[in-house]
Amino acid sequence: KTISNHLVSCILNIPNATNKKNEGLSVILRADSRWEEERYTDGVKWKFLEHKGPVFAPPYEPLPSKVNFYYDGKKPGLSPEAEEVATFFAKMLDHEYTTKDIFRKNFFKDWRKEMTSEEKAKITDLKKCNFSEMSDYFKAQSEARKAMSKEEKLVKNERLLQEYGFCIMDNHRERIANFRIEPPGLFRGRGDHPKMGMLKRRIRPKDIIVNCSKDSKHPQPPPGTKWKEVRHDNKVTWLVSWTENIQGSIKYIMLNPSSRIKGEKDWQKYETARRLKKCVDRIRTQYRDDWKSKEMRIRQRAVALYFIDKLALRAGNEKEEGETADTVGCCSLRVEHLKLYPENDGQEYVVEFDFLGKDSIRYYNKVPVEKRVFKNLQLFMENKEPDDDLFDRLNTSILNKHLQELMDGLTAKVFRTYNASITLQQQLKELTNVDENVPAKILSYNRANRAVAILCNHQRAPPKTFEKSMQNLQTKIEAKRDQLSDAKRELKSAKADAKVRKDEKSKKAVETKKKAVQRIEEQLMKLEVQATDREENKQIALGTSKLNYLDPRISVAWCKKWGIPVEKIYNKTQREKFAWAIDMADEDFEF
DNA sequence: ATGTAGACTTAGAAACTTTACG
DNA sequence: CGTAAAGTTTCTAAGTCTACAT
Repeated sequence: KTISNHLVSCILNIPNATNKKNEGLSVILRADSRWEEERYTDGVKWKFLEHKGPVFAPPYEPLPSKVNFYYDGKKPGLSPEAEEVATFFAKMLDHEYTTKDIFRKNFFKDWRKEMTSEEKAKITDLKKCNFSEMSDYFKAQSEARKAMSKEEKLVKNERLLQEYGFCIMDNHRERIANFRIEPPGLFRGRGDHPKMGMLKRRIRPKDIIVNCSKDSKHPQPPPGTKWKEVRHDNKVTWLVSWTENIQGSIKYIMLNPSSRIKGEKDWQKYETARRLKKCVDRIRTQYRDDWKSKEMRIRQRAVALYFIDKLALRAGNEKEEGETADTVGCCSLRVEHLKLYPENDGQEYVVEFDFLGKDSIRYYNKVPVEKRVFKNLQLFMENKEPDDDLFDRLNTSILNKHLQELMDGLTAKVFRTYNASITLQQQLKELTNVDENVPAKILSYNRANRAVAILCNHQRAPPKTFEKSMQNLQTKIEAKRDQLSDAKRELKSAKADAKVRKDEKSKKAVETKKKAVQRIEEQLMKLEVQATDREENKQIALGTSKLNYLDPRISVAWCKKWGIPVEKIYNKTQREKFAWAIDMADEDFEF
C-alpha cells in the first residue's frame, strides 16, 4: 500500500504545508486504513474520548467466623480493617517474600496502623502470629474458583470487558489495557526493595481523576461517591489516573497496544531508529574522536555512549536513594561495577561489568574494548571509592541533550531499538537456510530473536520444572528414534517382500511404509529442534524484545519472503499490536 | 545546572487457558 | 478423560524522557 506523503512527514516529524493547514482539525483522509488517517499536531492526542471509567476492586468480604487468626496460640479476633490487611499477608504465606526481614518489618508496621488500640496493645510480635487457617481458607477458595464452570467465568469476564473494556477515541472503539483498578495488597518490589511488604492501599472514587472529552457521556462514579476530578485534557492519552501510596507516583489507565494511538507511537519509534541507522556511522566516528577530547566531561560522555551503543545498556537515570532497589544503568554506573584487566584470557583491555539493572536483573559481561576506552576508564576510576560514580561529569539529561543535537529525536534508548532491530535483520539473513523446512526456519528465527534478547540482557528465572520437562522431551526423542528404526525395518522387509511377490498389493505396502518412515523422521526432527530451542532458551526471555525492540516489519518481511505464515511468529494479540506492520510491510522491507 | 511531576514505555512474574499426551 | 506442559494474558513495577519550576 502506498502511504501518503503527508503521513510519512507526520511520522518523521517533518513539518510540511499540509500539516500546518490542517492544524487542529480532525480530517480523515481515507477510511480504508486507520494507519492512514490524519494525525493531529501540537501534541493533541484526540478530539473525542468517551469511556465508562474504571472497575474498582471488589469490597473486602470479612472471613467466615470459623476461620481464625491465632496470636500466641489464642484467638484474639480482628477488626475488619486489621483482618483485611492480615489476609494480604496470609495470601502470600507460601511466597519467599514473607520470610524476608524487610518485608516482615514493613508489613507489620503498616498492619499495626490499621489496628484498633486494643489490637495494637495485644499484637506486638509478628513471629507469634499464625495465619495458616486463613491461608488454607484462601487456598480452598481458589480451588473452588477453579472448579467453577468455564462458561460461568467467561460470561462474567466478558460482561465486564464489554461494559468497561472499551472506549471511543475519535472514530474508533478501542480496547482499554488495564481498566481494573489495582486491588489493595502488600507491595511486592523487585530485588532488594526497601519498601517491600508495605500496605498498598485501596483506591476509592475520590482518588480518581477521570479524563474524557467535554462532549462525551462522562463516566459516573459509584452511587454515593464522587470523583476527585473530571478533566478534559486532550494532550494526554490516559483515561483515568490516581496517585499510588508507596512511591507517590501516578498510575494510569491507558489503551491497549492494538489501539491507533499506541500503534502509531510504536511505528514512530521504529522510524526514529531507522533514521539513526542513516547517521550512526557519523555518530560513531564522532564519539571515537571525543575519547581524545581535552575535556573530561566530553570523554565521559563519549565512553558512556560507546557502552550504550556497543552493549545496549540503558541510559541510567539517577534514583532517590533508599526509595527503591539499588540498580543502575549506563550513566549511573559506579566504580564498583567495573573491573579492568589489561590482559585477560589472551585478550587485551578487557572490562568486566557486574551490576544490577532494571528489575534487579544482573548484567554480567566481560568485553574487550579499545585501548583509548580502557585508558579513559582507568582515568575515570582513579582516586575514587567503590561507590563513587564512574561518570561523575555526566547524567542522562546531559547525554540526551547531546544526542538531540546529533539527530532530531535521538535519545539513549533509540540505540537499544536500533541495535536490536538491526541485529535481528542481520541474524535472519545469516541464519535462514533456503533448503530447510518450516520448523527449522522457525528455529532460525528464534535464534535470531535470541541473539537480540542476549544483547538486551532479557533474562528470566529458569522455569521451575525446566530439568524435568527437558528430561521428558529426551525420553520422547528416544521413543521416536526407536519407532523410526522399527519403521525402517518394516520398510526393508516390505521391500524384500515386494521384490519376491511383485504384486500390486505388496508394492502399495512399500509405499505406505515409506510414507510412515518419512512421517516419523519429520516428527523426530521436530522434537529435536524443539529440544535445542528449549535448551538454548533456558534463561532467556524472548518476549520483551519481540514486543518492544524488534521492528515487526522485519519479521513480517521475513515471513513473506520464506512463505512462513505470520501466525507462526506472532500470536493473535501480537498480530493485533502489529497490525500496522502486517498491513504495510512487503517481502523486501529493509529496516 | 538541578530538581520534580507527569506521561509513557519496558519488564518479568504470576495467573489463567489451551493443547498435547498417555 | 485427566494431567502436565506450553502458550497466552494479566498484572503492575521499574524504567526513560520531557516539561517546567527554581
